[in-house]
Amino acid sequence: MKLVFFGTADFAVPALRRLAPHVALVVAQPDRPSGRKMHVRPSPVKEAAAELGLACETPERCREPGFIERIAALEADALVVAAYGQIMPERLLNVAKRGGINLHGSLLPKFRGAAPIQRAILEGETETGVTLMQMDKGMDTGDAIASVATPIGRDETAGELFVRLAELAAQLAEEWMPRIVAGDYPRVPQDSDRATYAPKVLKEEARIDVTRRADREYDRFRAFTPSPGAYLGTVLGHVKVSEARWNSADGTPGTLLALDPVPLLACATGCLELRTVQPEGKKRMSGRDFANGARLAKGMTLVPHESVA
RNA sequence: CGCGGGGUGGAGCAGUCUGGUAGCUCGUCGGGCUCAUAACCCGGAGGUCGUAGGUUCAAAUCCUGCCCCCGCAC
Repeated sequence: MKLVFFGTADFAVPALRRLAPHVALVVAQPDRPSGRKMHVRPSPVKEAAAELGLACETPERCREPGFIERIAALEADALVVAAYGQIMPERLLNVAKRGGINLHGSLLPKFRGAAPIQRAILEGETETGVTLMQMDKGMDTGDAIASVATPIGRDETAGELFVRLAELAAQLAEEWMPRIVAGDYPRVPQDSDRATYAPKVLKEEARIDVTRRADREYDRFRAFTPSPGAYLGTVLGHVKVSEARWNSADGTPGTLLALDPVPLLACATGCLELRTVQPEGKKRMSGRDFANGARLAKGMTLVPHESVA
């Protein structure tokens, strides 16, 4: 079995590790300057490839003919793709005997697109999963080969779910790739009528809206934790919420119902326990420390919602 | 040189502009009150104010270099 592995983000790493013995080449997105000093940091997949002693290419555009020719020359059995981040043209998929096999973080046809895991939590889903599929030219529209479902925990965050799904995806890939390469596998067309889309999340979506139900905003908190981080537009500037819980206590939206032992921020119905928080420019701290240092008072409006900036 | 905030007892902060007694909330230790408590009262311990120099009678505070942490943007 000879595979070419396309991936960039953390989600792909467990699968890469499991398939490593069969991987002839790893392809990842180019390292881009990022972070405070705009330093170049290797992507998780590139780093893992180095650790595993695998060759790694990082083409600026995977659709370039020269690159496609090089992949074709490898005469691979299949291209395994997970969280790669670039659209792969049919011409590229076709250079491997079994084409492109994608690991997607949802139960297709639901949540096609870039952010299936975050969207599933944001929508309040109680179950999701991973789908192994035959890639075609569409966006996550190819035939399903296998999938595995898993419940979403009531307090589970996207970060936690990411880790679990990445592991499930790795297991699925390890189990199925030999059969796929052998040509012995089912292909079930997706029911496009039931398809939903999970576009990349926008920063603004991570802002908690105290005028909505607390249970819905708790979903938002979970969907954007730890990355990019759900935040509150408070009277003291943006405050990222790192750890929270839903609580049934009611009050005027945006006000603090209590401070001890943990600040309770009222929403439209119910409230959020602000367990760990990170004000702009500060380190993460317990909600209690935040209350102490910022001199919060019970009953005050922490998150104004009429004149939000 | 992308923009910006910050390093002050164990934690989170104020004090810096307008140099001159180390402050607040919490924790901790001891004592008290209470059927009881994350409550309340009393008392105590604990700080080379990131670091190296400079200015000054005097520096957390003014000047200069360096180290470290963080938010935004990417």
